[in-house]
Amino acid sequence: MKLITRDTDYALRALCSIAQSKAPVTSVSALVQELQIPRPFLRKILQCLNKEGLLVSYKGKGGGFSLSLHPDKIYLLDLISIFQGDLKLNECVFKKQVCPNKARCPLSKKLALIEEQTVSVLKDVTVQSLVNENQRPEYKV
Amino acid sequence: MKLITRDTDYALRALCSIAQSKAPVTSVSALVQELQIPRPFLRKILQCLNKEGLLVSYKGKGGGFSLSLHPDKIYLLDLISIFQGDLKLNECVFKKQVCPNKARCPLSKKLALIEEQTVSVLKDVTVQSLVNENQRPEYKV
DNA sequence: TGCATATGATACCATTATGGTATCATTTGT
DNA sequence: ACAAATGATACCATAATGGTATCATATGCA
Repeated sequence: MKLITRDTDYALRALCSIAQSKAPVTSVSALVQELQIPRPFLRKILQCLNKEGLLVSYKGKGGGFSLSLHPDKIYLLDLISIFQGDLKLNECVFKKQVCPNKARCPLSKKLALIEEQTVSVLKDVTVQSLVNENQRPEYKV
Repeated sequence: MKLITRDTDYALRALCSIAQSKAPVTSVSALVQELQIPRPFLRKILQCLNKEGLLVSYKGKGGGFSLSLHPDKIYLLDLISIFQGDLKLNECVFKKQVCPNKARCPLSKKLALIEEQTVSVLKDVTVQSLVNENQRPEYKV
């Protein structure tokens, strides 16, 4: 049961790497070298982040990507939402139909609680918060 | 992202149904009727629960299943463990290898916390606790 | 101008997990 | 003996995951 899938994780790593880079743009090649992620897969992920407005891309020689938001504003929960869809733990297996087993329903309350707690723990995980651990000065406000 | 998959859910429903039944044994047919679960799939699930020691089975005419534990001792977490494997939310995508990105690791602490909270919420969900909602007297101690 | 170097778009693909089916063997009550 | 039940096991369809491959397009620079 994965809370965070591989593409979300790769996206997060890439964003952190770009955030930490001194260069104005970071190429896929640089990221592949640093993160050891399969190149075409990473490209797909970055293109997606670009479409979603988290990255700005520069084509052509010397091109690459840069963050379009401050790392403080790039939330893991948004990445999860982009790559995995909304975090929903409490969907009954009888979606459209009426659930035939009322006895089970108290479970949905528990699941809602778990979902709530999970979001609450994840909500302040940002690129910034992960990059901070390495004490890089660039983004100190 | 499903915390509880269909087989776990079906198993739980079936166990609750058996727990609530007045008869000494409950047949697959009876369960199928009540729960509207595809018969062969339910059979597979029940056979599994039998192997795992949660159900006792009786072959032949008039046969079926009965609980081998008090509903108080049948935990949802055990069902999850049986059908979905151990609840593990915090596995790094770089399993065998050394994780190349130390910056991400603070995440694993958060995931561990989420896992802990999740287990803590689920740990007292038993068949009994779900059946209780219907105020059936059979299992009042 | 032309070419190498970058991303954009898109289609395809392999593996695994999920959610089942199908079939035959075995046991047991009548 | 036979019907009614489970046991065991193999198979299968669909979707999600984790990618590849390819061609189009933009751009810096000699």
